[in-house]
Amino acid sequence: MDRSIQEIARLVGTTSRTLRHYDDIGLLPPSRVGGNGYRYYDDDTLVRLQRILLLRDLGLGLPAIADVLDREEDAEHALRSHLEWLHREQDRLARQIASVERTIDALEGGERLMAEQMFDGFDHTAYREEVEERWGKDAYAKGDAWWRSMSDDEKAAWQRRAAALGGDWIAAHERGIDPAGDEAQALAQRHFEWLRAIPGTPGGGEDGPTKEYFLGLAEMYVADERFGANYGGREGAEFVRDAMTVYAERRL
Amino acid sequence: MDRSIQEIARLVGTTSRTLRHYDDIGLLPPSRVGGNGYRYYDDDTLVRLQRILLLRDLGLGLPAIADVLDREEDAEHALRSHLEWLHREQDRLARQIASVERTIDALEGGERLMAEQMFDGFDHTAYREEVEERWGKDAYAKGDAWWRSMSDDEKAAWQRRAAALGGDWIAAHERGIDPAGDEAQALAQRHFEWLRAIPGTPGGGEDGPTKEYFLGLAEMYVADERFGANYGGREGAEFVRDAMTVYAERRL
DNA sequence: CTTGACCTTGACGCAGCGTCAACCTCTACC
DNA sequence: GGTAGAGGTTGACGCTGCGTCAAGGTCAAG
Repeated sequence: MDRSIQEIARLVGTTSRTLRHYDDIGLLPPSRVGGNGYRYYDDDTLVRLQRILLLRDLGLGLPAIADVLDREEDAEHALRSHLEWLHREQDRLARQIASVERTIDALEGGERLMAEQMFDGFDHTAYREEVEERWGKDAYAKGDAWWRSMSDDEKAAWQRRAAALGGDWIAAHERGIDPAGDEAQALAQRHFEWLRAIPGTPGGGEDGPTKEYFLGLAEMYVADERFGANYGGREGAEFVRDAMTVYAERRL
Repeated sequence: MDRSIQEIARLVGTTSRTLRHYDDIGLLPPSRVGGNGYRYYDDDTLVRLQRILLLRDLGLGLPAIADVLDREEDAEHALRSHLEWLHREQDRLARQIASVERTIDALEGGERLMAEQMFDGFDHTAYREEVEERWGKDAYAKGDAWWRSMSDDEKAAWQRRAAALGGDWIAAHERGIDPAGDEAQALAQRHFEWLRAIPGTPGGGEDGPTKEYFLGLAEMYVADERFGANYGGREGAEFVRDAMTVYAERRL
């Protein structure tokens, strides 16, 4: 009872191209091949095909399917590890959804991405990697833990402080003062003191941030618009960076 | 202020290969190309790169990113349609997970009616009165009709999904993570998505449950031990409630 | 014998780069 | 000024699972 490739395809709801592909990779050779090259399938191959499609619908890859079917590789085990995969994917998607929604909120909120994004954003920018790479794995973790450890009131206070500092930077920039001048340097000093309060910063605590960290941060303000937004956008951030750079060169 | 390709790559935590790819497809041409063919990048291109990577992390494809950046194609709109994508993907994954679990159960000869007891749809049994009292007569009726409309297989799948979610909550709690942290919040997100699938929930359907409903449910898990049992008892339920509360405050 | 449906074997395309390969270029040190 | 080593360049293949032509044989029916 051999059937042609099209018959089989229609029977199980797939295409002949797929069947030829499965033949090509050795997953499902036809039961017989005519002298003309035509592929023919009997009931056994049909059963095998149905198993293949079942596993495929579960999301398994073709090599994994081959393992399960051919080597009688414990199907349950294969499915369990596949299940972990699916769960991780789902979590990843959930996090992405959260990020996208947050970004949309920020977009429609415009300026509202101020302080909240300021630190929360650390999670999602590539700077996390940079922070970890440059100043060690625990630098990020410490900062993060510190932030999470605060009460809502403390967080709010911190954000107000950050907003005030940002506002003063913006005002200074708008007055067109010299980044290397006294006023701007006084702001840079405040910025330094402010950072000193974060336990996670490299060189944080009594001594305050290191020169490298301080300079890296300054660049970050320019490079990342979400940070830059705290200082009046691109040009404001450049002003802050310039002032911070001068400060770092003179004092750190 | 030009930097080499490697410097830029390290700065943002990617590879030079990626940058050359972005150049190839016209997504991010270098600001300058030396006579030797070397690519150099200035601050502006760095900013653009940051944006690219941000959008990429949100899951957008490179062409979509180009649209957003170049044609000033309304970023919010792009993100919203991307969000729909993500939701559909999540649903697909949820269904696959349910199928895989069902298959595993079938494999181990599982004839567990425990699942039936595990979660009989929360609008059932004794909750009828409370549901009606809080969210109106038809809330219960809708949920009930929805539940009855499902086939046995669908019911079983639903219960397994509930069981999986409960298991993940328990595992998360046992690992001692922060209810406000990313992982717990990702679970809360899943919980939200899961509820969204129930037509009877106030605010159910596209928008998902309302904040009030979500918070009320969270409290119910703690207050009623029959619910709490799904999340590892009293303490587990408190963990779930805390995470859900944080989620609701932040997102709903 | 012609027509049309069905079959065959290539081979490119897609998404986003990783990973050689073969070959310049710049910097530093002796 | 020679040499090593780090870093740069342009190809080009690989991966997943087929969709989609392209060019050309085969078979049943009229």
